[in-house]
Amino acid sequence: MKEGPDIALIGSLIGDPARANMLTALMSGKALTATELATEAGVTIQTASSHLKKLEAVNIVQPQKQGRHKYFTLADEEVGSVLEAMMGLAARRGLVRTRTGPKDPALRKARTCYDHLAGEMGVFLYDGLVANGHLTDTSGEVSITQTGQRLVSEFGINLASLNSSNRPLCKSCLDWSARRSHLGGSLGVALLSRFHELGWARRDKASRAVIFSENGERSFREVFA
Amino acid sequence: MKEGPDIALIGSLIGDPARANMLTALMSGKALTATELATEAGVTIQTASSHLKKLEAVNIVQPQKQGRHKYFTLADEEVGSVLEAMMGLAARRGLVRTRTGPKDPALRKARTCYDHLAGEMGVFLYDGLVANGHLTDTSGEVSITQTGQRLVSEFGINLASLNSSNRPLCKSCLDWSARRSHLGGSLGVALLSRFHELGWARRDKASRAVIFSENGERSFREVFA
DNA sequence: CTCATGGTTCGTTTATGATCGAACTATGAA
DNA sequence: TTCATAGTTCGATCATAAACGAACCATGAG
Repeated sequence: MKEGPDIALIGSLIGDPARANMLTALMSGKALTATELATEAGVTIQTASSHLKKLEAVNIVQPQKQGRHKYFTLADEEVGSVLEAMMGLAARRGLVRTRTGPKDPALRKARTCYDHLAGEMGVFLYDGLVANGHLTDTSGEVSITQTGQRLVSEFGINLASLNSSNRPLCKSCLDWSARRSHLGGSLGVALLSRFHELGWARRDKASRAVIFSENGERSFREVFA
Repeated sequence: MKEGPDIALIGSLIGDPARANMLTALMSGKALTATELATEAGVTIQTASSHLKKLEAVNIVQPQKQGRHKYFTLADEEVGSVLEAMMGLAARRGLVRTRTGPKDPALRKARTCYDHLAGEMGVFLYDGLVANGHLTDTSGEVSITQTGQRLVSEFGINLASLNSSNRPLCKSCLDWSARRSHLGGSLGVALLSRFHELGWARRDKASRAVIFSENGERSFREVFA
């Protein structure tokens, strides 16, 4: 009837609680099997199967058979961005599913939020950058200052290549465990991967937890205090 | 049950066809009355009222009473971004509501896509920039080259201020009338408003059409050919 | 081969929510 | 005041789709 892409279809696909749970679980970036997703969503495996079929049909998730398992991931980066944007919108309006954050202390301390650092350490990083005048946050619009650019470059990140990317450089992302902001955007991603490079942190294989070594955490707190 | 913002709620809100139609109509940036939105969505005014109430409750639309009319706009920039992202996702998957683009020739030629230029002229602009090596588009990741930066600066746009914004600088946005890419992102916005400043184009009050003057179109085609 | 486990398909039940008619309130015009 | 238009509320109807039990196919282990 009207012009335009069928926004309603993807909306309704994401709009079902079971599917939303599955997609949220897949935001970790890990590949999950159909049964894992079923328990994540709290439905039987039959229902999960039908949901996944629908998501697959419009290319929101990407299946991959491996033996008798079928692993699912988000189809591409764009799907992740849309989900991230929707989560931001929901969080900023206080629409959280439950008031309790992650129970696992490790998750509460440091975890990945899609692809950047969240949890207490993520909030620490963000607050430190703002407090020292490396970032400015004026009503949600986050930008990097001169001194911030210097700091980041010295830390071994090539800002120029980030700038040209498709993604915003800086983005405040509301943390739904801490209810505080942390740093997303391409800079957030770059920082996290730099932490991995430096051996400061590694990603837990079984969850979204990010585990800092003792030395890593000390250095982290020194640089960004 | 699970951690995280209630992505399902906004999903289902956007997921209803009637509401999706209304929101799409509001993407023009204009304030529309309840009855206008009802006819846009193809439902009676009662149903529209109940839909708008729901959208209002979670702060997706912003009402404003004026006499006996009630005008609605999108609540903020963030809502627009989410919708834009979802439209991109849908369009890239070929999920268009109808195969026919806008019937109005003016709309087909040039119109606003939220806040940047779309339609044939938008596609012309994008293609020109890419063909002359001012933009590079590698699998959806769009970035501006050295010569592109020079061109844009000479055209009177302050790139530095755009770079620090929350939004990606360059973004390819699929045009659902032409099924071709045009330029979104903060650069796309800046270009369109520069066209207005220069008197090349004006926005039609009654629709999303962008109307170029004769001289404006000639200059436009010279610069970006 | 048999058995166990992972996933799919089918059919039925059930609940949610979109829709609209009818009756209502509110603003403005004559 | 009366009339008209804009919007809301309520209630009843109806359709869609989520959920699951049961039976099915596919892969791997012994």
